[in-house]
Amino acid sequence: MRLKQGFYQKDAVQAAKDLLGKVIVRKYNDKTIKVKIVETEAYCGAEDKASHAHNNKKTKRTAPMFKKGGHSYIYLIYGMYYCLNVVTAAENNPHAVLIRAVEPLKGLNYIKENRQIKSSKIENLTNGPGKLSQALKINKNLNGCNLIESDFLYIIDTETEEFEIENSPRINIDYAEEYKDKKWRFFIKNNKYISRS
DNA sequence: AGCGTGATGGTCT
DNA sequence: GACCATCACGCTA
Repeated sequence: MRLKQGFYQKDAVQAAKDLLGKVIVRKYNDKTIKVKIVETEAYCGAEDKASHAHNNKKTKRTAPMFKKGGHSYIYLIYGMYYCLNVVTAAENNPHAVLIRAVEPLKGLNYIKENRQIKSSKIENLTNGPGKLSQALKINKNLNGCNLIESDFLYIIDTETEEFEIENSPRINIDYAEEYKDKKWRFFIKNNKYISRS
């Protein structure tokens, strides 16, 4: 079942927890890749100093964060890598969940094709935000797309095993002052595809 | 396992 | 011109 509009109409912290275990579906050129979300981070509205949309800063870049929950927000980082975020909450309330790591479920051959690395460890294919975007062929073309309607990128709910959720401070946001200690990173306990322990 | 380094570009001041 | 929600590799051990 594809997640519906209602699923995304909540604050990013709640959505970050709820998205764990859900499955991202990516289709291109008649190829289908499915991956399970195992690690997320919440970026939480205008007051969050770690967020690109802090103080409601709306620019060409951050505009998708102000859309209604259920859209994508994709940006370039360090000149080389894309990061995939899921926009949540209401229109003009800039909440988003960064997808930090996923576990391959289907289309592993395509994932390997998209990621040319020497390491033969499967974990290294998708255990980081830049890595998983490369693995799923995610780029600026998919920025701002509607996850409820798109045929190329969306999220589904499936039967999953029980899991425990662990949390920690978010990664690489030293600039965020008192917000850098907020434990808004969530991941599935003992999952080997998380980006770091 | 840990450190150092280089690759690379859009965005905002 | 500084900053980045990163990664891979090669070097030490």
